[in-house]
Amino acid sequence: MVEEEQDLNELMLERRRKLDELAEKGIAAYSDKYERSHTIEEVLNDYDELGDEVSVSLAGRIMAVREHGKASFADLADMSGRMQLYAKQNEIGEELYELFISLDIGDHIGVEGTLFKTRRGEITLRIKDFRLLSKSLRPLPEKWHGLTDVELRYRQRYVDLIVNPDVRETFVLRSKIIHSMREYLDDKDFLEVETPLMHTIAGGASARPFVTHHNTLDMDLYLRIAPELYLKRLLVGGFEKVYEIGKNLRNEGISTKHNPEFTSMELYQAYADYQDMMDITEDLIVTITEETLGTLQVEYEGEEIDLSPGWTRITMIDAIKKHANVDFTEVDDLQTAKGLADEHHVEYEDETTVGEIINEFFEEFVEDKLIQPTFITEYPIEVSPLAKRKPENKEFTERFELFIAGNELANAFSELNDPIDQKERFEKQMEQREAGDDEAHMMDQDFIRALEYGMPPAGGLGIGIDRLIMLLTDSSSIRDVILFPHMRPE
RNA sequence: GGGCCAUUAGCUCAGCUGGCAGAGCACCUGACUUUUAAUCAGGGUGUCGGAGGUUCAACUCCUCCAUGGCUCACCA
Repeated sequence: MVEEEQDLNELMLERRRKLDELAEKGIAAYSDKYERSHTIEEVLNDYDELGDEVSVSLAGRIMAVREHGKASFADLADMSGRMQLYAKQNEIGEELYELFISLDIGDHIGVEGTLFKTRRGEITLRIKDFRLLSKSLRPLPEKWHGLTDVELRYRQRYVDLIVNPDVRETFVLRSKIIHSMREYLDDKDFLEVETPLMHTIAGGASARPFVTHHNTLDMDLYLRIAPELYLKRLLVGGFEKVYEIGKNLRNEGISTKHNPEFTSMELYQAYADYQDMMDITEDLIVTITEETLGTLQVEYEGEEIDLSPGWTRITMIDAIKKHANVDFTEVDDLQTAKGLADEHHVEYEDETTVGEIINEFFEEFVEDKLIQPTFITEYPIEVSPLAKRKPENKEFTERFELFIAGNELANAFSELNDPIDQKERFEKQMEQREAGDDEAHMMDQDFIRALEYGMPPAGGLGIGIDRLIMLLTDSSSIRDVILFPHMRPE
């Protein structure tokens, strides 16, 4: 308690003094619900119909006070907008006027009055009565520069949202994008499902999981790194089109493109393949972009990105040929691959494979050049343990990833439905695990059992929703599209 | 994890070669009945991120630590 008192700076002490004053006068600082007749946006839009006679009531937060003798102005903000209030002492009485003058920036009030236009033409509410709804005890950041300290913005997102309108816009848009995605998938008869967040085996991606503990069962559980294996079990179960939108958790590095928890959309469609997934991916992103932004020309970090349909589709091998001028078409032995890697200063592990070296070349020379939407297809089998092989070339898979602005936005493949092949792939992954790769896949016996019952051929797709939202909101960091990004404790 | 940078009032930021801690906004007092980044007059509110060290003297120089940013590595 004593420590708390010492934490209060003068501005906060002043507000607590006002709180005491209110208590003495018997005025509630935190009062009950307030029935408003309009939002600010409605009042501003409908001013011509409402005129100067109709009484309206609003609720919101005081964002500025301009004291002006016996008549004063204030700005009120609600979720829909911001407008000016006008209070005149001889109209509302000395007592209420005193209270109006003593309002602080950040206080919530409910206010009733009529409308008029000021000399400068600003639609303003002439107060007849108002009530304090919630007293603010902490000063808000400066009205002009706002809050720019990145750390404070993330730690105290509530303040960021109050004072930075474009931050609020970003998250409204985020909600619209996800809504639009659901609508698209529901329209196409995909069934939205929910699968477990706590797994006994962490599968469906190559990533280190978080571990937690169940007390009653006295066992460790992994937080899911991907919903993939559960969604495919549903294909076995007879659901032909399913999707899930939700969080994945990965115990890995944090960067402008990685947050430990992130949101993905995964969908699976029976009797389809990765070509169908490419069509869906393109159509889905085009549709929700048009619906939420009203255009397919998107600016991201100064680059003009054209999302008009007909996105480039190119194999990984061809992309490497094009951007690095290295041809892996005929390369099928490790020695030749290593030689090429050495020649081009591409690093690789001692225990590597041709496929992994090809993947390294892609990441090193191609990825960040893919500014316009590009599907990279035919991934090496070694980096695709859950994807179906290409019939004509067993070393590559029917898989693609979508890149826009150098960012990986989607990953999809024809799902491997051969239980024997899948088991062998898991065993390969297990070997890598034992060799020290703790991101290699774990063996999932139940998943193999499910495949043994028969999973229809299917296309599967995962879209990184945070990254998609980054693109559509021109955000350079994933933290700008996650309301409460992970931070170390203060 | 490595490299670079940052941390000064509630917020946004100055602070030189080591010599009394500064501005704007916010806040307080007063004036002002259509202002709007209101204006005018007065008031500086601080553990200079933390701990050591060098020095007559440290916001300033050195070391370590913390947090954050960028970047490389790792990672989809």
